[in-house]
Amino acid sequence: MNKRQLQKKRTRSLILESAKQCFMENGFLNTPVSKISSHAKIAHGTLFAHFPTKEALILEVITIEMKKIGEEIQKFAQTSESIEEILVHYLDFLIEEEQFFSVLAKERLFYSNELKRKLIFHESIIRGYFHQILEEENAQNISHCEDITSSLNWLFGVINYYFGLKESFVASGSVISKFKDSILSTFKKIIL
Amino acid sequence: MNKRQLQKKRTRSLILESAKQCFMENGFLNTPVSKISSHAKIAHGTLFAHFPTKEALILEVITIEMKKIGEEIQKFAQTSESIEEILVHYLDFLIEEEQFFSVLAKERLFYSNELKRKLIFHESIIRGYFHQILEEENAQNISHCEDITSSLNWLFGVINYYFGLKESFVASGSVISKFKDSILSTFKKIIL
Amino acid sequence: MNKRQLQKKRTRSLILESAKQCFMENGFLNTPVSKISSHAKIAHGTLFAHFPTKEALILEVITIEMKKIGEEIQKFAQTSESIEEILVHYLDFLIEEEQFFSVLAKERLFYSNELKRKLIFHESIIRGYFHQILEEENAQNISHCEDITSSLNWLFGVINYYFGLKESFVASGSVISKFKDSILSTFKKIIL
Amino acid sequence: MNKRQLQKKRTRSLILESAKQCFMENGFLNTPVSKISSHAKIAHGTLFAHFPTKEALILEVITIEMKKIGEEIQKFAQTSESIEEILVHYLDFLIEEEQFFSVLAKERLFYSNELKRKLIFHESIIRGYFHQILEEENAQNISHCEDITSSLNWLFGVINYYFGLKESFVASGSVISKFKDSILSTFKKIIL
DNA sequence: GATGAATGAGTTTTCATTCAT
DNA sequence: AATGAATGAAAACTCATTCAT
Repeated sequence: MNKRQLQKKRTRSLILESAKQCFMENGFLNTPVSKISSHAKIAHGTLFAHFPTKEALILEVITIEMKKIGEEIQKFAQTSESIEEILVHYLDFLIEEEQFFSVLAKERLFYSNELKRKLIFHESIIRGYFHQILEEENAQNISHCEDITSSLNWLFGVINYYFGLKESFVASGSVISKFKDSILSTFKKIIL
Repeated sequence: MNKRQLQKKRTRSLILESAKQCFMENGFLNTPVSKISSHAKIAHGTLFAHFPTKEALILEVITIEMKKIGEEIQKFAQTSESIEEILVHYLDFLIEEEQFFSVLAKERLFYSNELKRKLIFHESIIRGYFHQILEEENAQNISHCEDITSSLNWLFGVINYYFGLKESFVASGSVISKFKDSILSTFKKIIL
Repeated sequence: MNKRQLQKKRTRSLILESAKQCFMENGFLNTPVSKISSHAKIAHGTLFAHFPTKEALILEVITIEMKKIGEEIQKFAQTSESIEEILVHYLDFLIEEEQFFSVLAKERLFYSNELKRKLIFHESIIRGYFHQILEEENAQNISHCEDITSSLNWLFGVINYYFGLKESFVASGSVISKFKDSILSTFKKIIL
Repeated sequence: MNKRQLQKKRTRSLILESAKQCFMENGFLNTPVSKISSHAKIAHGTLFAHFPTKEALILEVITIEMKKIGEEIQKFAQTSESIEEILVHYLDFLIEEEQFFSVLAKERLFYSNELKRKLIFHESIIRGYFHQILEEENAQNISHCEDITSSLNWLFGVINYYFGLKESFVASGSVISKFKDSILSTFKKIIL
């Protein structure tokens, strides 16, 4: 990669980082692109040279995060851990990136259908791993979850609920961390 | 109440009804106040004579709906019904007003902290009824729910989840209706 | 009409006048709406309260001018004047408003189809008067114009040509004035 | 010419061809230079290495076309044909390149004075040929055109008029083709 | 109390041009 | 000579809120 391509990549990364920062602080909708460009110390137009629309930028930021979490889960899923262990890892990852996912939970439902669809696609990959493991555990009689899809709706439902109302549940720090044990034990009740 | 006060009250009601209609169609954020006032066939400024800000109007619309549902629940709670029966009633009410609550679920988390806080306050009243009944059933050994608050988070979590992704779950008609049985049976697992 | 309606009408007129001024100076496309509003000493948004889009404003400005000229022609057409006299009046009117029609001739073809269509509609009214008189003169054997439509295309063609290249033909003053006699005599050749 | 100069010339031609293509499709103003460069498969900046501004490029594209038509006319003019024959050739040439000239007619008047002036210069060469032949025919008593310049204004006027309103006159195909006979016969009336 | 005209800050996107590589 | 990333001014339109009537 020559100097130029390198520089371009660096600018792109810079934009993505700045965008993530700004989004976490003010949300997707309340962040004007001008704030992102000034935060990244680049020209306004430069941002649009890298991302055709604001929505494309948002999508990319989200995609990166979702991919990261997807890979994380996959890694653990391959080492044939139990559903509980996987869930622990998943929650730990969310705790690390809680600021981001909390914003995402708050605004995801509000955006364009295009974005919502892609978001659901990324989520479905993660759900897939849980689904698969749950099926296996069912087969091995470790769990007895009749309606896996429905059970996962409950799981993602609470997580979103906690994220969305984060500020009501904790003054500072992580909500997921606070309710981690509760989430684990209740989910066990559901799937057993 | 004199004629003037009566007129004022009537206008206020008119605004609130129109607002609810418009919000259900286009969401809170995507409804300009001008649309509400034209729908109510009143002057633009009149709306601000009744509600200082758009947010105040939103809050009032939501409050009314929450109160209605609160009263509904209270009525059933007083007739000493079981938690399951109460939940059935609650879900039935939501099904009736699903359009509204679905919009609310999508956008509630996006608004100002002020609004969010008041929203939570109203929700907590409803939660209160569930909490109380659950405590009683615990006392009577009907249920064995160790962490009631947490359990209710799961319940409200899924409901919000279904509302928020309504369009992904059903092409038309009610999501809650579709998942009612599943919600009931899973909630039983959680509280037993 | 009460004070308010009067004020509104005044503002509207103010915008239309300012717009015409600005358009004449810089053309339709090169005039930002912000320039019009500042020229009219009103807020930017006020303009959009009166005209939903810039194009609607342009259309209105043009419509007014076309109507004026249409009425002018009609007035003379009704007094059963000859085609030559009517044409003289038409050209005189154009001379008076030459700055405006010169800009119009330059940019009319460039705009949206919507606008172009409406422009053609207005023009067709004016053409209609000429057409009618020419038919009558044909009937009376005063003129012998076989293809009236085509002849009018030539007439409007030169006029547009002179307007469009105004600056090339005259350093200052009116082009139409300069070529008036020539236009009249050549048109006679065409229709006889 | 060394290799480098040759390459440069080739790139220049490539740009000019691409530009003409793009301009014909979308007009001068609505064609971003980026579209031209991507169409020519060269870098954005390369274009500016050949033409200092977009306007310079436009001018060059137009100049080439005007020269072509100028040479065409000259060729016929030299074989001492009649004005009618020359005009037929001219119209035939326009029919061939109607797409281009139609765009030109629509937008030429809109551009900078600089461009307009140069355009007029090129046009005047073409006019020159017509002028000359008309003078000769006058001398030979074949035509009796008192004001040649003015007559040519009418001629170029209608042609521009037809080009500009092409879409109003024909659904598809050539306008000039449609009105060719009418143009010829009327022009004869003017010059006789 | 009701009206509705006026406000103006705020937002996304485009694109000709520059210049370091 | 060619490249293409970066620039930033410009432009149309929205809408919650105000205030004179």
